[in-house]
Amino acid sequence: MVLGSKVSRIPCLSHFGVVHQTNTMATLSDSLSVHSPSIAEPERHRNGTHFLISLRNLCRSGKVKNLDEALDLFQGLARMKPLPSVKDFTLLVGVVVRMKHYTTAISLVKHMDSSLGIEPDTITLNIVINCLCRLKFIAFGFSVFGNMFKLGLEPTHMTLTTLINGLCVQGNVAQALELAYHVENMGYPLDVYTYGVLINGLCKMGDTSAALGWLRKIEQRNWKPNVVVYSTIVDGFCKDGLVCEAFNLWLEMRAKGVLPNLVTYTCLIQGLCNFGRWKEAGSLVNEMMKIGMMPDLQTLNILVDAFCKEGKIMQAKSVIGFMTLTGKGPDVFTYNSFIHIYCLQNKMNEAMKVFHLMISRGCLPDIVVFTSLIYGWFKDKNINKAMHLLDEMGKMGLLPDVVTWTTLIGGLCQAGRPLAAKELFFNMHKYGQFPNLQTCAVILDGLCKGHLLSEALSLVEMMEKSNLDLNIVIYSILLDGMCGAGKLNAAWELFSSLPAKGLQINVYTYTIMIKGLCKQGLLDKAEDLLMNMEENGCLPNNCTYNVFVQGLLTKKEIARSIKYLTIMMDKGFSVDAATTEMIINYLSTNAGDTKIREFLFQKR
DNA sequence: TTAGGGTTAG
Repeated sequence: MVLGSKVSRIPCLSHFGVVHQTNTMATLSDSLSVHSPSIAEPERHRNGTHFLISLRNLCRSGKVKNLDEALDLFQGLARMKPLPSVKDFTLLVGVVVRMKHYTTAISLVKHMDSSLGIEPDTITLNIVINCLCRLKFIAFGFSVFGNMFKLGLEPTHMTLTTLINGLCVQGNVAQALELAYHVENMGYPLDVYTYGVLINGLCKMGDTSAALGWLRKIEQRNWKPNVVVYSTIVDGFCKDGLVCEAFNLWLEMRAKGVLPNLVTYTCLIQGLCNFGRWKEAGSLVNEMMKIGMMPDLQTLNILVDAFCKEGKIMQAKSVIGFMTLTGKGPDVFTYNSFIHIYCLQNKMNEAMKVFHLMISRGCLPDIVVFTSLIYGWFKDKNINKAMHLLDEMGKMGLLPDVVTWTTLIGGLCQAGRPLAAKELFFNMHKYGQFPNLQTCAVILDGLCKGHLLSEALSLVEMMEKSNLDLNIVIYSILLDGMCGAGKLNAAWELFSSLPAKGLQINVYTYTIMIKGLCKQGLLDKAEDLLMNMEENGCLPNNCTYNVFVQGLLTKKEIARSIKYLTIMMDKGFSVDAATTEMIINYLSTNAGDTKIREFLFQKR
């Protein structure tokens, strides 16, 4: 790729709409063309040395405050005569990368190379590869890797670790593992960091047990796993709901002399909060504060969000009090936690109050906040308000992402307009957004619930033909649609074929089929399935029992209803509103039936 | 290595 008269080492991103760099470069070039004030040579040399020393200190201590300051420093470097070494430039680019300004970092390297004549070294190109991978331009990352050889630069194991990480970030962990094996066979020694990257990739795809296996491999090689590796797996266990396993690993790391840091604590606190284990989460917060580790805004936001999701608004507000006291936050994450819960609770006035409050306090709403509100207004059946916010969002220069599109599609389905939703689904690509599995699930459910089963079936057929890896959620939705339309035989056939597709039938799928069988009056078959699911290691939940009891009550199978209501009580499950209503209805028309009366009023 | 928005059964 030719850039001026020199061969650029960085592939062009403009094909992919990454144009921000051009603007950055225009500003930079303009500023750089201004002549520096004339200083006598020895004086300039002294000033230059002083500038370089202070720049290195600033970069290494992490004290560069923002992107503007980093760009000013870059201009300072570019003005020096003679120009500083590539190492100083690279140090500064590294700072920009830590601020997550990946496109700008790439632009800076490009400018060093093509305008200043500073040739990148291996470390500079490692940084560029990392930026390209983070921006999901992994193919370009590999092409920079290829260029390294042409330039006579030897890639290091860090180059390879960066590429392995790039594959993981893209969700391509299998290829990342393959590359890691290949790299090792080629004689590049991997280290704890490479294994850490693979462990992170495995955790992100939900395979925490495989990640744990790689931790053991680190130990077998007599390397010492670091706090990042442990924290990654602790987080993985927490996200899988395996908080006990997370705690065991936490104990293990401490026993092995690796001290948990703020991230490790934060992961565990979130794991505990997600399962309502408030007391233990509180103890952990106290413990960390006792050892002088103050929770940061991210940790506090996790607490706020968890409290909001539990409906504990007062406690959430008290965390905000703590934030104000310590001068951290609230920020857009904090406000969104409140907005989201108010939207879920149909308290749209409250949600809008928070929305206006954040704006009045100078905190700009982002796409997540707008999407929460659009979801809330649709849920409140106020399409006009939802559309108005979509407009407002556009005026702020925020483009809807795939989540916003999914929300709009779901909203139209809820509003009884599944065909309009289908239009959006098939046209969103024109706006640069492509449906993902969750979008497909939403439209499919809308079509099924809108009694458009044949449309739903052809959509699934289309999805099967494409490269989408359909999951159990998609098939569960379709099964529910088929059962709802009375196509029980076809549903049963599909249900039976799911294991052969490599799909794990879950409690939703079983419950949907039990409901379908009950609807057709096939109570014995439904009961068999209920038994069967336990044998298959999938435990029925509150909903499963309610669905089955409702089936029994519809057929006036009172003795069997009582049997299953008793089982539910013993297991600590509650009778939901629909089941209760059916019992009351039965009692009002069968006042003479003493069995269910005795059951309801027995002393327990 | 850690945080917020969209999916399936009652």
